[in-house]
Amino acid sequence: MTTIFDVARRAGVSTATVSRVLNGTAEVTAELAAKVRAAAQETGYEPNRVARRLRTQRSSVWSVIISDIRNPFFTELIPGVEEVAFSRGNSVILCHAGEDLAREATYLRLAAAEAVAGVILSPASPVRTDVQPVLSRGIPVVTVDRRLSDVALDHVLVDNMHGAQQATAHLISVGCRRLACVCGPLETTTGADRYAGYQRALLAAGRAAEAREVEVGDFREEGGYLATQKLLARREMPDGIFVSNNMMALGALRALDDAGLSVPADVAVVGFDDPVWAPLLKPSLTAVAQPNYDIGQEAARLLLSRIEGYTGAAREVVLAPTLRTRDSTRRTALNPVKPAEAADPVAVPRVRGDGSRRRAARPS
Amino acid sequence: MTTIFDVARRAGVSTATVSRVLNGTAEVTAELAAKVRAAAQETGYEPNRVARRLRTQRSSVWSVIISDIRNPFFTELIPGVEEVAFSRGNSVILCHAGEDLAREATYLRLAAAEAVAGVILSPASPVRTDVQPVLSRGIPVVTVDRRLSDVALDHVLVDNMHGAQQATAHLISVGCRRLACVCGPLETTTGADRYAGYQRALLAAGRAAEAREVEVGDFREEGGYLATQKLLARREMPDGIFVSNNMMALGALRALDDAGLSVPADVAVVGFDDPVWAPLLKPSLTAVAQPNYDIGQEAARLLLSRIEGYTGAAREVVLAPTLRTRDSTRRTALNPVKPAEAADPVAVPRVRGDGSRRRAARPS
DNA sequence: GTGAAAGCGCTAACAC
DNA sequence: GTGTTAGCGCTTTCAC
Repeated sequence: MTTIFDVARRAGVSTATVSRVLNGTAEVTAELAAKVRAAAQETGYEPNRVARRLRTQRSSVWSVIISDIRNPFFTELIPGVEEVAFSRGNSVILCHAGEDLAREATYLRLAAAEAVAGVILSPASPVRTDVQPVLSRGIPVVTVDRRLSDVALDHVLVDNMHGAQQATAHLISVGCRRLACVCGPLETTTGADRYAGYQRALLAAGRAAEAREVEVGDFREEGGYLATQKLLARREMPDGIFVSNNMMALGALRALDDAGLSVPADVAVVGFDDPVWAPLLKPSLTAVAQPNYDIGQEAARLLLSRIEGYTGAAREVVLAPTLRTRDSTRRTALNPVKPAEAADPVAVPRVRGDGSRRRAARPS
Repeated sequence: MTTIFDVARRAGVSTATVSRVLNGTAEVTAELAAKVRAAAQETGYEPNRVARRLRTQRSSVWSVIISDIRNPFFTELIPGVEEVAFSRGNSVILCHAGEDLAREATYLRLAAAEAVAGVILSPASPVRTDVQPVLSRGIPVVTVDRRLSDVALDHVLVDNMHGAQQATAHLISVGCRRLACVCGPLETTTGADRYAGYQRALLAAGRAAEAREVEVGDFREEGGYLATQKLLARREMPDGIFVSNNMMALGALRALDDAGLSVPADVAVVGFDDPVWAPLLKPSLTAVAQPNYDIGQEAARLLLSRIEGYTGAAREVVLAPTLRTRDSTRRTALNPVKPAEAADPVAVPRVRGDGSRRRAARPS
């Protein structure tokens, strides 16, 4: 393995000069510079980053710690992060915590011990996730999707409440008379916010009773299935269901299918998150789409500004979700929409996200 | 930031003793050891891995470089790798090359420069991917899914040819009279092997003409969509399509839907790879399932043996794929199966993989 | 503009 | 069993 010393000797200069040439940190005579470059080329010299980092205490590696690598929501925001990181010569490494606090802690410690430049994190828990090991080394952290409750950090998320509200209003507008909700764990900010949006839409419509029609799932297929079965067993069966994420929506459709109910004729369904396969289900699934790529990009921008020295108060970037109406809420002549409520103002764009957003500084 | 020196001073010992206690590299009097541990605890000491690695030239981080993070095939093998890595106290970091040779090269150089313990790689190209920077530093590399042609490395893959052959034979057995194939890039070994399996099944059935009915896609949804459109525009439209991976299968279904064709009545479809959503599509998708978790596990075992010093010839582990027949190839009375071809001998297990495999030493 | 030399935090000889 | 010390490969003062 060739070191900076080998290159220096070959070029007949000091190691300091080699470093200066290769990093462009100071002016060096053209002649010497050429010699150094030639020597580096000939020896196939590749600087040892470990040594460099030990010396400079800096690195160009970003760490992204995600909670579930099998969830398309997370994997689709990665390219957004990468675009921003690569444009500034950084690399991105992914760590998979698998919704496991111990593993998440391991990766946070790793990020600290490895002195990465910054961390983008989707925390496994709003309270039990401990980012201190990272912050105490001066490494900035940006959270995505889920918020941390004890520490004020830059954060990017979608307006979950508004998205859920839109989805619920859509169910009302297509004429559903008895709504219900399959929501996610209420300890998670996403689960709670989406449920709040559901309630809000119903209260606005003066339908407080339905606002309490809810079953809690676990954000997975099986949880959605069971929750939906419970809803169907109730005294008054719902004719419209808002499901709080994509995997649970799959479970809901399966439960309805098993019960011999037709979607949307008997029960209309809206999901949250819009994975590639949503349009391919039969019926295709109406869903609230999140601009995943943009979420990754915004998180990366916030992180970059911190790495470059910004020290202001914690910022929150909220991106707008988009309702995509499809067949699972398209009422037919069999089950007609009431005239007064027929107008559905929501567009059905196929673009990735509309980019509209607002920024708000929050006290740290 | 507290260093080993702070801990040593607080415990009233030398840094060497602190290191010995914390790493268990030598016997230390119980009394001193207790003092050291207390001091480490109180100061919240966390060893600096960068310094340690510079000194020892060793690390406990494994790097997994995957070509497409949005492809479930790759994301599902990760947990298999993690299980083996974690059981030995290692961490796993993921690098997303995005099918881009330049980015892949960056991550390979990063792995080398960071002196990771080992690399698991799904190469973007069998010839243009250059693993020398890594190998020359003595870091072992195991390839998964795709093979490298110029260098003999430990390798794990599924029997792609056999899987494709099974899938094609199945299409023949349900009575398809005009087959076609949406295959992946033929420069990739998976693309080529699966196409070869498709051809082989047709040649065995004496149907050489159809063996040439092929459109090349890019292993992504859009590529599958476009390739399928081209197949449909041909003089003789196919009534059965073998699609070489899961993302392209989604595109194929979308193209068929757009063309107003019914699956399987007009066209039967078989995919390769069996993601969670395959059974939930309407119609549910017949597919060749790979034992993804096992692939990751086997790759990790091979890597581990190399890290622990094994220096024998390159090994290849081949795992058996499983055909799972579902509705996308289930012919109805409308489009009946010919009596002579009705028997479909293929089992439909729901297990992850049957674990059958063969190992072969290849010359290095 | 260039070189000598110190030192980032750690481990591993080597003395004692 | 424990401390002293010499580096791992690099960057960066500080002299010249």
